[in-house]
Amino acid sequence: MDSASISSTPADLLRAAGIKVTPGRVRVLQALHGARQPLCHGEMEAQLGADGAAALDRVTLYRILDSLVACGLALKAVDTRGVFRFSAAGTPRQHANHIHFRCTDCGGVFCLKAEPPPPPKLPRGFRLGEVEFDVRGTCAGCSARERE
Amino acid sequence: MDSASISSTPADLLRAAGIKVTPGRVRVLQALHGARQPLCHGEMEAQLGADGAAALDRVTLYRILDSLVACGLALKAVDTRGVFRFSAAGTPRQHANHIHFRCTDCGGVFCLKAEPPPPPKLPRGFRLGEVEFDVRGTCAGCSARERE
DNA sequence: CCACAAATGCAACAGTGTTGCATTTGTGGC
DNA sequence: GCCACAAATGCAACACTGTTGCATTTGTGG
Ligand SMILES: [Mn+2]
Ligand SMILES: [Mn+2]
Ligand SMILES: [Zn+2]
Ligand SMILES: [Zn+2]
Repeated sequence: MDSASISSTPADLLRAAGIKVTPGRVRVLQALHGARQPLCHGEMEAQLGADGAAALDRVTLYRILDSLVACGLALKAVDTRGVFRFSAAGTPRQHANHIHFRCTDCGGVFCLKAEPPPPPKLPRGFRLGEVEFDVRGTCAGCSARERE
Repeated sequence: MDSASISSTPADLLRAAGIKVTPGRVRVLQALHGARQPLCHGEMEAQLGADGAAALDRVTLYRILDSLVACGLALKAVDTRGVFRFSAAGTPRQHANHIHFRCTDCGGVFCLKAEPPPPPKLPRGFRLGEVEFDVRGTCAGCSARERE
């Protein structure tokens, strides 16, 4: 059986990748696998702070993320605001086939029952990376509260 | 004849866009039109510093770039390092009804011959704000350079 | 030429990411 | 289990990119 199959624990993945298994790395990798969208450093810090365990140093978190990228367990990309976002590598994207609505009030992300629009035809020589259909507005809850 | 034709001077473009014609804006717009690639703030500062005229304040440059983007005379995108890069746009409004491709290598923005997809249907109570269709990848030039 | 909104310059600040270095910890070999 | 040592961590300081507040200057319509 593949040493990095879908049933591997974070610790297994780290061992298979040849880097030390530390509590911080395990927590970060868990968070990445549980995330439904790529997370930036700040979001990850908040999420790790909320899980009860001791907080991770800011710099250590940066270094952990870099180490995960270096060994291929995570992917790093820049968002439209210029902030780096990280996602677990090798995970099937369960949110790949529908689009999302982001509430600009509460920050919530909602899955919509609509497929992403097909990528457009590109000029010769261009290579397609990601296509992102970003729908923003206010969710039902926040809209209701606003009307009060 | 269109008031913002290809032979318009930077000053003409600024006037047509409805914002004040200032020496700084003229210089920045000239630099953008003369550039062969999208420029970041730092590169633009260096270039403006080298042209003999008085240096432009750092913050003023940021504000000039933002004002050019706001009135449609420039386009803004993020490069792979998370830095904003600016390029000259054609005439204002010209970019409303087609979508854009952003090169994640050089930060270039390219117009595609495709309409933006329609906004999706939202669940009850949700209110639509903006919809953004973001197509990213590597442009022909950067793809070619990468293969070397 | 004037009035006034808009733009500028400067100082201080904020967000995001990095570097240096002393200390702690995970791991392979015994 | 224990040790040695490289790797990882925590902390302070720093760097880069971009923003905000506010007093002063300037472009523009009348
Ligand atoms: Mn989803
Ligand atoms: Mn366009
Ligand atoms: Zn909401
Ligand atoms: Zn490119």
